[in-house]
Parts: sequence; structure tokens; C-alpha cells
Amino acid sequence: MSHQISVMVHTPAHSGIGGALTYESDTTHAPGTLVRVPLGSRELLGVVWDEAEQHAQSDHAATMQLRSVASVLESLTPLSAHWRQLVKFAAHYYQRSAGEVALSALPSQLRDLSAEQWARRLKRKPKALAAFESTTPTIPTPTDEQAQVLADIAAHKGPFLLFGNTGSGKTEVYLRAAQSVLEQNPKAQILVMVPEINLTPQLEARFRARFAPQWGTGCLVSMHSSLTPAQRLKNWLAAHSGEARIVLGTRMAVFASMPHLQLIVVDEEHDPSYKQQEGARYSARDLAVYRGQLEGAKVILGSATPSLESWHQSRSATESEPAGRYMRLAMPSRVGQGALPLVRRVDMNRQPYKTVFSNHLLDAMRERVTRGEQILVLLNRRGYAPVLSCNDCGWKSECPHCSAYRVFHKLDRTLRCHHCGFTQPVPRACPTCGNLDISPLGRGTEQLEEHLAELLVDLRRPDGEPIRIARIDADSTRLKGELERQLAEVHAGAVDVLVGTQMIAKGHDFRRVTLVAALNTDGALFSSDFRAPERLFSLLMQAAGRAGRDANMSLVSPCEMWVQSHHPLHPLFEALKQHDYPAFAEQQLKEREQATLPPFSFQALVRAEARSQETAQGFLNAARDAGAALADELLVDLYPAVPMTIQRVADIERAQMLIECTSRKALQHFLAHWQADMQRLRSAHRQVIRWAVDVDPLAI
DNA sequence: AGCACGCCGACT
DNA sequence: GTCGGCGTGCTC
Repeated sequence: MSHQISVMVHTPAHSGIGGALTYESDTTHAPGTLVRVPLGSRELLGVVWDEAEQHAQSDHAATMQLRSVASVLESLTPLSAHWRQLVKFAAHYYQRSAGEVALSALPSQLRDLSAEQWARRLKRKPKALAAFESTTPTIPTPTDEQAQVLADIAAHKGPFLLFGNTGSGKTEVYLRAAQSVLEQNPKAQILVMVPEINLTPQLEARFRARFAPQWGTGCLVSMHSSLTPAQRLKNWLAAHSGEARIVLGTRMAVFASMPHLQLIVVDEEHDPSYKQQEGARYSARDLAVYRGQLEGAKVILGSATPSLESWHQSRSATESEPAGRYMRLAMPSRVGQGALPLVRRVDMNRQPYKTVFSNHLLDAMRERVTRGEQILVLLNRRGYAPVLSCNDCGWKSECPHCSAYRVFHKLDRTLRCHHCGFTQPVPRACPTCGNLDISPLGRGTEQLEEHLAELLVDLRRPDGEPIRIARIDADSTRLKGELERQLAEVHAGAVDVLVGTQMIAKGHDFRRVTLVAALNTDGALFSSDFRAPERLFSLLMQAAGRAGRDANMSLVSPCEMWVQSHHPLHPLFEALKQHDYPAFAEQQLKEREQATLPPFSFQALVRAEARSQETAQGFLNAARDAGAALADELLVDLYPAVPMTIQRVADIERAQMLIECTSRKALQHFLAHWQADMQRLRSAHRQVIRWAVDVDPLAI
């Protein structure tokens, strides 16, 4: 007796075979079983899908000769219905195929291992775990605030928005919430998500130190992109089997197979890196909330500067609006550490033209460095100068393949395009007119480092040594392990002034830092990107949190956060000065509401790439025409196609189209139907290289 | 997405 | 004469 089973394989949504494929098998297989199936000349890993999926394909099954399942990964417990539902929801919400989402959520070795390798892999005895030095962890007594928050988490269903300042002890709340879940249920599993694991190794260390003595070193596994394929498989299996009680990972971990999931923590929930930026563009934070609801697991979203979406979701009821869906739990105090730094604003209108560091700031820096304190200087632009220009004919270092300037990197004397990577040595003379007088325009971290070295050259540390300046950015940390090495140097106190991009503002505790300076922040105040102020505020709050983490230190000299701006009275800086996120959020939400921007509306973006801008826009505008009637009916706004901000990258022209609607449901409905129109249109627009939908885009 | 098939330029 | 570029089309 032969059976027909439907199987999801890694095929993209718009490829004609987006749904489940039907295969023949002499035995039935439970949904969620992993199988290998032939497709064309290949053999692929697939997931057996629910019976219901067969209907769409039944005509195919009736008319065509079906091929049979090649093999079954018998030894693996089928993936749960919850897991399949999560995949199905994500695929539908983000307009991708379930197969694509499902298969990219599984470790790649599962796909690549042959039957023999797989058998060998499973036979391998798990190595006896090295006994963890059972030093009993020192568990701090929770503060009243923490105790209250924990009681709320225990008593309510959630989801919770844990709003707590840097240093308010959010991690301790996660640890205790986790502890109680582990103790209540001997099988319970916990998912802890972090924005970028390499920036937060100390969180993993804290979880390990707290739980390994009691539950064994195998109780916690991590999941992130820098694991080797073998490690990834091992950790995935540990989570899938239930052996790992805690999974700590980046956005990909939201799809971890965890049969006994009871608690999900999303730390720094506002962080943009929770949004996947290629393939299925899902928001791991939003999926975590969905998953929690699906599986009956509690969800804690934590942040000192929540995303405005989450903040709005956690509002309390007013006359005009019902309460949000999240329960807001606030932890305003800073425990066991110094006071929040004093925010000082420098009015750059009162400084001479082209001032980099105002004299006030420079004096403060000199004073602190000579006392042996550390300083962070933030500038969100790497390289030496963003443009190189000819003073005679006006030539600028444009990238020949992109609509962007190539950045001048002085260290290796190159012009580098930050978009396509095109790199050339810096020309001796202007390529157009031959003039020798070509010079950098603007300032990047490399130049800042150099400039500071000149300004502080005469200074000595308390030990008489010359002061040391270091730079941390994507360039200085390109090599593996460099970031850790450089951070360690800062921690060890070998560095007095650290110059860097956003990278240095995240996660790390620099205990001797007492002054943080942010340069060139004005761009974000009046940016065309409506989320720019939100990101800037969060960055500055986070950077401010780097200072004064050592209570003893801040007694000696109060910590300061300096901001140089041409708009020092801007409400963003006012709120920053008061460390008042709620005030900032309220002001921003008011603006967003007036402009009907998220979270008061929902957006999607369709992007198209082609050799010419006309082709890309032509496709989008044709799609717009095709969807116009339905959009009208559903009150969905379709904007005309426009070139993307960086119109051309690596000789590919890019265009995009914005879709907006005040109802998430209507937008979803529209996108689901419109997808088919676009697939059809694609054949009439062969020149289009690719197109994709981005639901809830972070940048427009 | 892969991968095969198929039709035009510079090399052993 | 072949190796190999990527355009087009198919996969239960």
C-alpha cells in the first residue's frame, strides 16, 4: 500500500513550486518528520507537512507520476506542531514559502550529512561532561523593585515589557525568572535572545555561572551565526531533545526546536538586529511574542529604550484608547552602581567653523585622562574621510559601480566602497584633471583617532606613561577575535581614549569610563528616516550607560555624557539630559501619530532590482496597477515606485515601493493576494533580476 | 534556489 | 577544436 505525503523543501515562494510537494511512500510519516526527497537531479532535506497541505497539490498528484521519498531520518523526533505552526505563520506573515523558512531554520549539517555520516553522528557517544567547578554562585538578594517585577511576572500572563535603565538589574530578573521556571518543571526550557552574541559574551557567562553548578554544563547551549556547522548541529540537537534547558542565541534562535519551551526573554528588544535583513525578513522579537502565545510560554521583552512599537503596545488604557497588549514593568533605579551620568550639551553654533572638539570638551577630556580615567568617543562613520575630493576640478571619489562615494582609508591608502567593496589605491593626483591637490572631506573614526593623538600628545597618565588612544570599528575588528582582544585591552586599562562607531556603545561594561562624548549626531535629528531619532536616542542612552558603572569611580568624579550639536535644545537632547525615555517616547509617538506612521500604521516595502532603473520601477508600477483595485477596497495605500536611497549598488539599479495601511490585518490580506499578481507580472518583466517584499521594514 | 541545457567568445 | 560565460526553464 503506498501513501502520498506532502513535504516542504527549500524552494522560494515565487518559483512556481512554493507550497508543499507530494511524494509517494510505502509507510506514512508523522508530520514534522525529516526526510530526504528527490527534486530534479538533487536530493533535498524536507519536512513532512500536515495532510491539509495536500489539497492545493492534489491535482498534481492525480495527473503526474509521483517520485518516492528517498530516506527518512528515523532517529530524530518529528518537529512539533507548534514549531510547524510558527514556521507557517512566519512564512505567511513575511510572504515567503514555508519550505524556505523551515529549512533555513534547521542546522545546515542536517541538510548536508549523508545517511552514513548521520548514523555515525548519532552513534557517537556524548563526551562525559567536564565537571563544572561547583563554586556555589553568589546570588544577589533581589531589590524591592526586582522582587515586585518578578511577582508580576509570576502572577500575570504577559507578554511583559521590562523597562529598566542600564544597570537597573534586568539580567538578574531574567536569571531569577529562568530559575523559577527551571525549578517548577524538571523539563521546562527557556529561550534567551540577544541582539548580537559576540557583543554580549558576559550575558552567556552570567547564565552559565548561575545555572551550570546546579544543572550541569550541558544545560545551556548557544545559537548564533559564528558557531561552526558541527557546533550548530550539536546545540540544535541538544535543544530539540530537551537536554538543553536554556538556549541563548541571536534572532535565528527564535526557530530553535524546543519541545518544552516555557519562557522567552528578548533582551534589548529595541535592537534593529532582531530584524533579519535578507531572505525571509522576519522580526525575531515579534515572532518571539507570537511563539510565546502559541506555546503558552511567558515572554519578557527587556530594554532601557524600548522600541516605540513595544512602548505603544504596553500603554495603559486612556479614555480614547484601550490598554496595550503588553504589561509594562518598570525598574527605574540603578542598583549597586553610580548615578546616571550628567548630560552636557555643547552648542556648536557658538564654536568656530569646523570645530571637531569644543574647548570645553577637550579640557574635560584632558583632565580626566590625566587622572587615569577612561573616555569613549563615538562617531558613526568609519574610515578616514567619507569622501576624497579634488580642490581644482571638483572631482569626488565616487564608486564607479554604486551611487555612493568611496571612503578614504588612510591606513592602507585605499578608496573603499562601503556598499560593494570595490577598493583601489588612492590616486596620487586627481583622475580627471591631474591636479595633485586632492584632499579628504569630512571626518571618520580613523581621522578622529589621528586628530586626538595630536591634541593629547603632551598628556601623561598618572603613571607617567603617554596616554594611549585606540579605535574600534568594523575595520579594526575585521579579523576574527580582534574585537575581543581590543575590548580586553580596554578592560585591562591599557587604553585611555577609545574612539569608535556604535559598536563600542553596546553591551560592554567599561568600568573606568567616566566620560562619553558623541560627535556629529545632528544628522539623525532631521533625517528622512523617521526612525533615526529613535535609534539615536537609544544609542546615546546606551552610550551614557557605559559611563559610571563603577560606583567608587563616580564618587571621585561625576560621570558625564557630552553631546555636541547645532540643535542643543532639541527635545531629544532635553529628554536625554533628564534620562527620560518616557518623555522622548511620548514626543515621538505624538509625531508618529500625526503623520500616521508606525505604530499607528503598518508598512511593507517591495524592492526590485534590475540593470536599469526604468525596468525596476516599471515592474513595481505594473504591480501597483495590478493591485490598485484590491488596495482601494481594503484602504491600503500604494505609493509610486521610487529609486532606493542608494540607487545603484554593484551596477544593479534598485527601486522600491511603499505600502501602508492602518490595519495590520488588511495589509496582510492585501499582500497575500497581491503576491500572485506579482508572480504573474514577473514573466512579463523578465529583465527584473529579483524582487522581494519586506513586511514591517525598519528603514525606508 | 539549484541545476541542466544551450548557445556564443578566448584558450590548452 | 574545447572550456566556460550566464540566459531560460524545470523541479512533486
